[in-house]
Amino acid sequence: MSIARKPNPARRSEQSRQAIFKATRELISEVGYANVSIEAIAARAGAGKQTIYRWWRSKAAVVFDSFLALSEAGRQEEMMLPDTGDIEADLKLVMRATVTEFADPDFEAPIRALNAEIINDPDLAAQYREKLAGPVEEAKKARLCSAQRAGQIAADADLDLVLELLYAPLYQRWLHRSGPLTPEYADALVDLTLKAFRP
Amino acid sequence: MSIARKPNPARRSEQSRQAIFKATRELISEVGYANVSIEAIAARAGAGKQTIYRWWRSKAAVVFDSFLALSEAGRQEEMMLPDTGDIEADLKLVMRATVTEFADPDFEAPIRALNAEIINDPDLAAQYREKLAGPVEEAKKARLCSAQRAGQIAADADLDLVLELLYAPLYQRWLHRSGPLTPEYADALVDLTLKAFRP
Amino acid sequence: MSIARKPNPARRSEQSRQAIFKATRELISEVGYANVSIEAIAARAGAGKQTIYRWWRSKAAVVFDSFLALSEAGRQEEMMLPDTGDIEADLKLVMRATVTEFADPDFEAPIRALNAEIINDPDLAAQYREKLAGPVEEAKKARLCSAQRAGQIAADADLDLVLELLYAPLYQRWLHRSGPLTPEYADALVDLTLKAFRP
Amino acid sequence: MSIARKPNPARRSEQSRQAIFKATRELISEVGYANVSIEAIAARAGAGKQTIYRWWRSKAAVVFDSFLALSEAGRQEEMMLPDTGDIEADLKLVMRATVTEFADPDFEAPIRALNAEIINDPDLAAQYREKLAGPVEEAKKARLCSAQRAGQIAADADLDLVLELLYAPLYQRWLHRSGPLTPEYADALVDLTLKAFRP
DNA sequence: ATCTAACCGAGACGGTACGTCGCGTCTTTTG
DNA sequence: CAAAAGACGCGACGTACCGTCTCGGTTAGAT
Repeated sequence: MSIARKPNPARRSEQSRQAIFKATRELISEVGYANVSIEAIAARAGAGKQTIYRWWRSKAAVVFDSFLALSEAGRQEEMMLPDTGDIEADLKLVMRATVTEFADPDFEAPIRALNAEIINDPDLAAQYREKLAGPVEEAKKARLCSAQRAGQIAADADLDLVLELLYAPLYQRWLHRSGPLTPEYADALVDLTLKAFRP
Repeated sequence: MSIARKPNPARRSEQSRQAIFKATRELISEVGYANVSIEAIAARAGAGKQTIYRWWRSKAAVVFDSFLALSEAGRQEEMMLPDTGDIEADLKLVMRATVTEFADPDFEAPIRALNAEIINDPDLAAQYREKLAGPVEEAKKARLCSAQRAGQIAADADLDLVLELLYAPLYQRWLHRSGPLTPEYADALVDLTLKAFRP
Repeated sequence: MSIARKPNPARRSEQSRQAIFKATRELISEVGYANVSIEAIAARAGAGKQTIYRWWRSKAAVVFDSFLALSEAGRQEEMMLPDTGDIEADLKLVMRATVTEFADPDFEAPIRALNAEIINDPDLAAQYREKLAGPVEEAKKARLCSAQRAGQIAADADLDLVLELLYAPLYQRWLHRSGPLTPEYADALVDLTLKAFRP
Repeated sequence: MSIARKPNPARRSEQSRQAIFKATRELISEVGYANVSIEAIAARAGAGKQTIYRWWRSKAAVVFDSFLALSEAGRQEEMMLPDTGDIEADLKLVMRATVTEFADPDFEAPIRALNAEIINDPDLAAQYREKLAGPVEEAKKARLCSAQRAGQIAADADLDLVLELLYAPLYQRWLHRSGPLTPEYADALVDLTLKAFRP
């Protein structure tokens, strides 16, 4: 019998939205995801708490959108990976870049927090795959497809599986801190994966 | 100025400890990790909150030890994996078992929660690797070593890397819910990994 | 660095306020002042603890206001003492009434508690004098002033001092339980005081 | 059916007792009566908590005994008040001394605390009258008795009442902070009381 | 041009849990 | 066996946030 009050997005204040995103990002980098409260976000953004509760389900959702807004702002037309014709070299380049990125302490905290939330929140996981991981994976698969056509990867290879073999060990090692992330490690993963999917 | 009061473990009440473990496990399966409070654990265990704070750093630590106590209680002498001489068959058996295990909703919640905490808590991660993951990994590496001696795996293969290639994709797919966990998927990972590490 | 958050009295919930007063009075008479906790008051009143901490400095302050609310509710237009023209008779009447009042066990506990708090809390003492004792003392002084004009008390007598001589021995004897409080004792105090201040 | 375990006072450690007294007095002057805990006393005295609970009923009892020990230590053979033959002068001297004493901030806190406890604790009140107030009152009454014999005070005067008239206003004014304590005030009380009890 | 419905900031509210303090009891170890 | 040491169950503390709920004040779109 509940009268589902549904706010009208047309009337939404873009100014508040941006202020909330900004406050959220600042607070996360200042005190860490776990110590960020909705109260603090609202106070910092000069927004009422209700304005947050009206538009987001949870703190995780606010945080997610805050980062999404950032990444969308900086998004180039299309995500494109290098294609020199040499899949091994191209992949190693990309994987080494990922390794470097993961070493940046500024990215560390929010990405870890995001991953932790995703594990327990299916909705958030779906959004993550659709909005953040999806586009990047598409670009990677495009490059792999090109390699497939060039006969460098088995024609019947499942490209999702290729990506998992390449990246899952890397992510796991980073998330669990179970070993060092070196360029050599990246190279080894590329070599092994290509060997596994050799035609 | 703080005087670091350090409790004397010799005087610790084993009865309270066990009651806390039991209460923790029950509460987690009843209301889920996120909804378990230290207050509730203490109440259910008939213990004072201070008794928990005296011996554990955080809720995550209590939960971890609760499961650790369980696993140690049920631990067989030595962890041993089947060794029929056929590494492919043996690995597929084990991986399919893992897939089945992950489908059990009773294990799902606590394992997800544990993984989420591990991501953000280096201490907990270290303990996890040492106390829980470690013994299992040793057993798996023992089996892989046997296969290595039998010439089924390259002699120079890094066995940690073999395990990562085998399991990381599986774990990631499960944690991110990014795809179905089927026996065929398990088989495919074994096949690919063995191919990648073929002598 | 603390940001002194100051609540806005205009938005205060009168309903909560009254419920807290009621709960406080009930609890005091049920378990005694010392055994009343703010936690219990909040629970009984169906209020959050913060609602109490937001508006009162201490348990003593809540209790004080609770009684103040009572006394204000029951306050007759103006406090008036009998004036038959015979100051001695009038004072004896009033003092004997006080003696009787002090014998009532229902009033005993809270009044003792209030006096104990007042001793250690200057703010509370000031409030007590202003809100509770003040009006009563004014009425008494008015009657004494009338006696002064009638030449029954020295014209230069300090009326505050008269009241102290009359009441302080009575209060002290009651608070310290250092002797019986009888009508004769009341009469004696009146006689002595009048003699001391005879013109 | 409780087996009332009664400790044997003969075996009591005098060293602990003194250490507890010393710690109690120090803590009271450092943090104030209300903020002194039995835990803190035990810790400071290097005593076990049980040692305190074995020998005292309450914090108030420990504090009381601590001060009692002090006053007994410094007690001169017999308490004697000056007797110049002029009761008015002698009383004014003593009352002015009391006024001065009450102005000393070092004595203020503990005496206020003691009075607050006495109001709510009949046992403590009895002990106070017997051990602390008693001897002093006896001395004062001895002086008044001498004045009575000299015809300066009515022969049928109740000396307890004389003392109440003299001191109760002073104590009340101090405890309630309801007015200034000046030498003139002391003198006025003496004058009024002597007038009230003039033969 | 003026309603009027909605969002907005602000923040009080009933709650839950936090992590700490101290109580009074109990147990273990030391002299 | 008293005493020191201190762990224990317990209750309350005062604080931080939760998510809900008014309040006025502003700001649109519909009248």
